[in-house]
Amino acid sequence: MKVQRPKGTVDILPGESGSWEKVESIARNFFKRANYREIRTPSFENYEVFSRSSGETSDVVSKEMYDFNDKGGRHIALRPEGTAGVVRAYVENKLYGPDVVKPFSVYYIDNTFRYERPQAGRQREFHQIGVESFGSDSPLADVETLMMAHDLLAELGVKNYELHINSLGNAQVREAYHDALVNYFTPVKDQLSEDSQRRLSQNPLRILDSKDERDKKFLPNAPKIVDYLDDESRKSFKTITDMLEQLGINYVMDDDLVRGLDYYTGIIFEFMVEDKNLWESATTILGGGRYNHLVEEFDGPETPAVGFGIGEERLMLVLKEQNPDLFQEEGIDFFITNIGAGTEFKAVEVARSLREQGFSAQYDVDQKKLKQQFRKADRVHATFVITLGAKELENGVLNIKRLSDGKIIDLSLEDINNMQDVINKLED
RNA sequence: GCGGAAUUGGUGAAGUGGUUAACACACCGGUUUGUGGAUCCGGCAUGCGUGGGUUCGAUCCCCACAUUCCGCCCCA
Repeated sequence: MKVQRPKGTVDILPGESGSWEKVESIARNFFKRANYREIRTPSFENYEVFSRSSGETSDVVSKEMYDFNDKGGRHIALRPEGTAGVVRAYVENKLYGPDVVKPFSVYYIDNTFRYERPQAGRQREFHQIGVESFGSDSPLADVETLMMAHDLLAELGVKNYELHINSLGNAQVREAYHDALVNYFTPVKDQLSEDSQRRLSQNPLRILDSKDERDKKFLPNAPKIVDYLDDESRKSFKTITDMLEQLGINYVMDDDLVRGLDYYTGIIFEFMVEDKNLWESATTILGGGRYNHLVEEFDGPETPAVGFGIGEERLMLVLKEQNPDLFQEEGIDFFITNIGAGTEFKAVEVARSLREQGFSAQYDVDQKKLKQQFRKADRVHATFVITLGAKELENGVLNIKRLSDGKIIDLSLEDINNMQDVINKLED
């Protein structure tokens, strides 16, 4: 049978999985220091969990959802984003209860699915690293989220990104602004691009970031969301941006920034990276915002919340260019070669002992010629080679060689039990 | 979902309507089964994405499909 992976999926092979491990462990460690704990939710949910939260007319729901009916006739969807499932779990497990410390803050590293045409940095199965924090409407919670996003990218080694922020305000603001946009664009509808004519009825906000020249000429005079913000949103937004400045976090006010999901209220933001080697135009690697009504939408109590998600594949593409250290192949500490009758089992024992001492060690299960064993040691980037020869072993002697410069010293069998001392001796 | 390009071994690739598909790297074996990264010698695609068709004959022409990449839509 000829086999092939499904379109839009990738195998992360051992040559690369180490880099993923490093990135994820940096993230986990980072979240731990901020006291965000991990949450793991199902890869699939009932279809409505996503359709209701993201919005029926959003692209994610209307054309990118990976959904199917299971054998019990349930309408299931693979998660297209991380937030909805976490909110569902928050409500279902009554994490809003008084015995849970607020804010309730979690992170996740999950696979995620969208049915789309694949491109570089866009797959049908991909991974998101995200955080969500429930229970606080304070601007400090927004700042916390933004600061974490910024500092995590910095710690990972992402360099040339730009933080774009905007505020969508509460539901009434969005509605008023929505109407203002419709009123503004409807008289000139015939002059808009086909895409924007469609957007006008489905999601007029999206017209704002159109790349079509026919639409662009109407944008400068289009209504601005800031003019529709209520006092409270305005004040909160100001507090947030003031703090960002004091924290030394650069940002760009972006009136045209709209996010693809309907559930956002208040601040929204994206970290965009521009790199001509990777993408024609600036690409978002991290996006997020405040969503104060999603918990209610799932029949939970009124609970403000804020979070962000990082596209891990895109992050990896950027890091490969900007922090190549993360992608260096790691070798092993010891390779044990052996030659002569009765030495092969000793090699097994020595490897076991070294591993117990915390070193990485390998021996040649194929028992090739000594020369081949050395070649293999090179290929696995061993730092040291220990050689067990039949003649020497009779006298309890063996030797160790440092591959970088060929330095060799003799050891006794007992030295194996304390290799750190041997290494120190070699370094002298 | 729409438009475009690509698809030859483990990798980078050359190539032609007709007997053995170039070259390079990598890999494997040998070069005194006891010490690697060098040299030299040898091996390494019955096969040119998959399935059809045209032809005496196709990797090379035609069609369909698949996958990848690029742009659009949208997004991570």
